[in-house]
This record gives sequence, structure tokens and C-alpha cells, in this order.
Amino acid sequence: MLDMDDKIKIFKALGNETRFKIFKNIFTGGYACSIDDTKPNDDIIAQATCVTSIASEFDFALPTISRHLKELRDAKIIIMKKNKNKIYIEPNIETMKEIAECFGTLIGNFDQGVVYQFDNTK
Amino acid sequence: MLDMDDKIKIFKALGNETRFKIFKNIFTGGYACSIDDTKPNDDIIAQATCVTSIASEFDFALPTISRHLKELRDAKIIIMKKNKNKIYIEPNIETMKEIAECFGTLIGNFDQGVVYQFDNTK
DNA sequence: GTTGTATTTAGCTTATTAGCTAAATAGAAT
DNA sequence: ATTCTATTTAGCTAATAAGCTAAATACAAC
Repeated sequence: MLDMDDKIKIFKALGNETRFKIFKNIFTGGYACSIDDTKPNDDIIAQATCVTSIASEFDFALPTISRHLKELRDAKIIIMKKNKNKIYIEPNIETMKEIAECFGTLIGNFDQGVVYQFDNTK
Repeated sequence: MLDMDDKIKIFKALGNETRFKIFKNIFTGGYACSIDDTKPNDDIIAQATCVTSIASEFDFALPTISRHLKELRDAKIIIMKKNKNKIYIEPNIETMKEIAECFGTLIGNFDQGVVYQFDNTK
């Protein structure tokens, strides 16, 4: 359950051009989703993404992308899983579902002429 | 239709604690929605909100709140309408509908196992 | 144990942002 | 015209953020 501070962190993370593009890159199928937990012994699929492969899509230094990924992780937008000496990255769909629900509720309430509602934490 | 830069601007606007609280304040029924365009000759309703009344809810100087409102307006999150020497503020529901749709599509695609999709502009 | 690959941390610089006060503008009311 | 109310603009300071390079850490492979 995301509280107000979580939501602010999510918006802050997405409110930067570089991070938004990384988010888009991870969420829009540029790669297959990294690790399949149901088959832990399978090889990592070829197009699974890691920090270096994401960084290669951008004109910024690797540590810069690493920091942005950390911020996306701290905002619970992505999940990073270490496997051997690589870190695989996947979308955090639970968070996106919660945010989608917030906006959905906001609009749903409006359409019913009910009091607006977006964040009822705190 | 919001393009990528519009979306980034929206997230940046909501990714600040003060602006998020203003947004919440405006959208969650703290006030009735300001001007009813269908009845242009009616008096402004008593609880309609203006810059000063929003500022009074916060511990920041008025110009600070004014700037934050400008940023929310630039991001198309709120609408500001001048009437006499006051400015009335209301939620920009069109924008919220578009953002809600973006997240809805993202989640819908995921649930179908389809490629993720959030922003297809640019 | 040395080398190579992947990633993060530290420390720095520059740009941006958020707050403030004081002054300016706009319009209403006297 | 002067005054009052509402709001914005200007100009400042301090804090935060985004980029960089260099160094550190983690682990694999040889």
C-alpha cells in the first residue's frame, strides 16, 4: 500500500527526462522481462536487461544511469535482482497497478459527481 | 493529446510535496469546483477557491504558492480562470483522464501478456 | 591470486528548484 | 484619484539534483 510520500517519490522519479525514458525503455518491451522466478534454473534469457545494457541506450556515463536506476528502485518502479555478477531489471507491476488505481478512482469519482479522491493516506 | 514532455512535466509537478498537497487539496473536495460555466451570471459559490484561499491552507508565503499554482497550470493539472480581480482554480479533468488512461493501458497490456505500453509519443 | 566484467560509491561542479521579501500590476471600491 | 484586495514578477539565498571522473566493491573465470 503506497502512502503519500511513496506517491510523491514515484512522481519525482518519473518527472525527469532521463528516468522517464529509462522507465519507458524497461516498461515498453525493449527487453523481455529478466528473470523468470518459476524456472530458477533456466538460463537468463538473452535479451534480459541489466544496468550496462540499459546504459548503452543512453548518452550518459554508466554511473549516472546506475544512480537513476537506484532512484527508480527506491521509488518501487522497478525491481532489481542480482544473479551472479549482473543485476537484472524488471518492471514493478504492483506499484503501477496501485498508481493506475489512484488515477482510476480519481476519474471514477469525478464521473459520478462525487468528491475527488486521489490519496487518502495521512 | 499529451506528448512525452507533457507527461514528464505532469510528473515533475506532482513530484514535490507542496505541489502534491495543493493538487490533493484542489482535487479531493476541499472546495467545490469554482466556476460553473453553464451559469455564467451566477455568483461565484462561497467555497470556490482562489490563490489566497489555497495559500491560507499552507505555511508558505503567498508568492510561493502562486508559483506552485503556475507550475500546476503549466502542467495542465489545474485550470485558472480570472473573474474580476480573483483567480478561480479548478481541476483539469481532461489531463487526469489521459494520465489515467496511460496507466490503465500499461496495466491492461501487462495483464494480457502484451508488450508494455505507456507513452507512444515521439 | 590475478584479470576481467558489472556495478556502486565518493567527491566534485554546475544547473535547477524552492523558499523568502519587496516591488509591481490589475482591478474594485470608496 | 486614492485605497484596498488579489495576484504576479523580480531578485535574492540555500538546498537539491544531475552530470562527470576516479576509485571501490563484488564476483567469475582463468
